[in-house]
Amino acid sequence: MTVSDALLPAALRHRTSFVLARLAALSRTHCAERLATLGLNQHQHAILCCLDEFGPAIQRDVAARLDLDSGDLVSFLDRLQTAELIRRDRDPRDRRRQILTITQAGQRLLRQAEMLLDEAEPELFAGLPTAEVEQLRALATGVLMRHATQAWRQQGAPD
Amino acid sequence: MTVSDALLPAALRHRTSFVLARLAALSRTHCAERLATLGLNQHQHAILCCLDEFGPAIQRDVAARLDLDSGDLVSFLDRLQTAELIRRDRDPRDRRRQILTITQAGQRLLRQAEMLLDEAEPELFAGLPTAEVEQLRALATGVLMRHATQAWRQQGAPD
DNA sequence: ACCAATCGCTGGCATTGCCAATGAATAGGG
DNA sequence: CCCTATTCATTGGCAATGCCAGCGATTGGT
Repeated sequence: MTVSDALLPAALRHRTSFVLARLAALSRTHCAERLATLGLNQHQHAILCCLDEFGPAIQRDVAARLDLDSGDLVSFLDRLQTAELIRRDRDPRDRRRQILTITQAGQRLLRQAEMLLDEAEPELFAGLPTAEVEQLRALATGVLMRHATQAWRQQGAPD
Repeated sequence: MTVSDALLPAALRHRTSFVLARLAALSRTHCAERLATLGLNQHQHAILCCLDEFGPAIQRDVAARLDLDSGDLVSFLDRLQTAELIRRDRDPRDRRRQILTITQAGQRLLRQAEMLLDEAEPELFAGLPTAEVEQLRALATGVLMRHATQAWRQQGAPD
């Protein structure tokens, strides 16, 4: 029986949902404050990742990919655009749509962000063997996948 | 390359902090809505767990255990007290302190909550083998432990 | 008796997630 | 071609959450 065992009730320590919530909160604040030094929040980082990896896309698709509320997306994009990290161009073939493109400045900042996170995660999981961190990630990803495919079947692919 | 692989950028799929945040959000909403049917939020559930497992305690200690803001704790307790799930009695030996005690109604509701969560988690991790869920929990708990002991060394044990 | 610290409590602020409504633009049916 | 329905981006509001500053009552130390 260690010190930490005594801190949390066993009823909570043995509840996966609770433990995950706690860990995520820890991870969230830890990583969010790093990104904040670049003027980004987690969603903005994710948005930049999307545009960098998949190329230009319209807001609807980015929102679908990241499971973001389309309204919230707008305000995130506003800040990204003001900082000239992305461009927003109307699609000439469908003038309702805004085509999002990451700028070179955006790509540079994204690389900085990735470096920051690459440093932050080892701190977060300090002491835990790399193999176990990877295992944790793999298991979590597995659960996410199932839900993602479920949602995908229900409302069709965004692309 | 599965369908889900294509959804999220690899840069995010391979970032443990991101995956954990997504999974926790999923878990959060899933479990929170179950608890809501009993009029509880996650913190109130955790509070009841504490009082049930460790017996009566003062607010300071519950807040320390669950890492809750003492101000937020007050409002959670207010609702628990109104619902007569807990009692708040002034400590006669230190009249600043409020001694929290779970009532029998509180214990009954807690048991209901535990049953709801016992049902909810398998749905959340549907398809993932029990052993892997347990592994996920164990790994997450491990990370939490390290941080808990760190915090514990920094500011002393709450008890 | 005085000063500092503790405890619970109140209120405020920023962030976040979620939902409803709107205007511009397009697509589809007759 | 016109009318209607739908799509897309945008705005605004609401509730929950986390976090922090300050305050009154009470206690402990000197």
